[in-house]
Amino acid sequence: MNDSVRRRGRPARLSQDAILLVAQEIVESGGIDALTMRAVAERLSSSPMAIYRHVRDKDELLLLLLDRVAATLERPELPADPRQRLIVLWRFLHDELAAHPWVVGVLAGGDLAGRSILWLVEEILQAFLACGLTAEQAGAAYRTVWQYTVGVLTIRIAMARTTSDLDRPTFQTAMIAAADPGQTPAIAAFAGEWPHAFDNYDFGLNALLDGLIRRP
Amino acid sequence: MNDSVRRRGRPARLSQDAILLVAQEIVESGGIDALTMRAVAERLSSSPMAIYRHVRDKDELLLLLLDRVAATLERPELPADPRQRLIVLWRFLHDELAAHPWVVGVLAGGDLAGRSILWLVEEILQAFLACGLTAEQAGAAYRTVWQYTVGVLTIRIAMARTTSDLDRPTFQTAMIAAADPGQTPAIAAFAGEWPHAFDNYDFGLNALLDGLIRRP
DNA sequence: ACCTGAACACCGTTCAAGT
DNA sequence: ACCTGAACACCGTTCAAGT
Repeated sequence: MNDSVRRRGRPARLSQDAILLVAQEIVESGGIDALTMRAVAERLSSSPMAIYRHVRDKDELLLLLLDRVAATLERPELPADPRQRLIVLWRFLHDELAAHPWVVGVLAGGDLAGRSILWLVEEILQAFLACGLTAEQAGAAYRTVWQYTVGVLTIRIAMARTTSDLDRPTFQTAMIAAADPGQTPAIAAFAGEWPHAFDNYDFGLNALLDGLIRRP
Repeated sequence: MNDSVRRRGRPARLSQDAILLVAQEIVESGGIDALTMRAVAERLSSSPMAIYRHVRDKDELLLLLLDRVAATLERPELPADPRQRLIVLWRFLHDELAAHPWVVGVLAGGDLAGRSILWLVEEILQAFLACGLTAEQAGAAYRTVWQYTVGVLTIRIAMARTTSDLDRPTFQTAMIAAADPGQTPAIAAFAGEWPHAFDNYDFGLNALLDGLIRRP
């Protein structure tokens, strides 16, 4: 603001904010593989090493990026019924992660956290409590649905990658389609519908909630 | 066996089998990151490019490796009760994958497949059918538990990686420990026991089965 | 204080040449 | 037919030097 606090030395041309901005652009348009330190530097017309003055390493860049995305999330409208609230909250989380697939890999390394997302965790725990679970049960329930959610997204993302990269007909799908009805009748039975109906987050979510919240 | 079928040209010094053998050694001892084409070549005292005569690319090497592990699995003893059978089967799959963490990443790209593991899929589907599900329901149930299993393992593997690499106290765990009881009381409530009780495959598995198999 | 240039120690993979 | 050597097009990151 005023130049009494101006620092000594060469003035900064780059800033952490500018770095994160282009990093986000790169990752949203080109995916996580496109995000390299060199690519970030190039978009800023600087040398790769200039980045390291503003960010410790690539891992830190990813965590900062994560919090940036989390901060832009608008909180969804929540219904009064706690079971319905859980559906809305988890579906919200699922959809946001599906929209930013690169986040999943970064996030898997720890539990869902970052201070700009704690409200979501709190809401989920509160909803579980409102369903009649104890604090301990609510924690276990949260972790379980989180694990399921990561699984759904990890598989979907990995499949999108392998099927788009090359055009092999998924190899696995082909194998199941060729299943021998004599050896593996149950597999052969629905080999036809196997490839479809993969986007079934709701199905598993409901089953999981049924099991976690033992309704009377 | 006899030299009437001997081929023309320079005799092969390498073989796909030898390549897969050292590749497996490398991956089991050093993890998936240690498995590079160059490392395989070095152990065989050959040039990196010699590998490509026996394997199309690294992806194919991984898939071949996968089938090799699958082929060595011994089938577990199965109880008569279908619900118990499901527990044993999924626990078996979970434990085998946990013992070979590198497999999880390769496997996430498609559904569980590879002809040497189809028996497991078949057994699981049969057990779901024996629990009273329709063929369609059994397929959906299989996918759901598979997604959950991938999630559990993905998170555990990623956490093991980040916590061993550096020694940051998980960053996320630290944040949860510092949760403000005023803002996020539910989180603060069990912040203490958060780090423990993470190896809870059975808990989620049972909840999921409860939800999937609507018992009378 | 901030940025650059050259370099290190890696990758997977292609291509032309040797045996 | 099989293998080698050199090279290409990449990575993240360190280190010493410039402004």
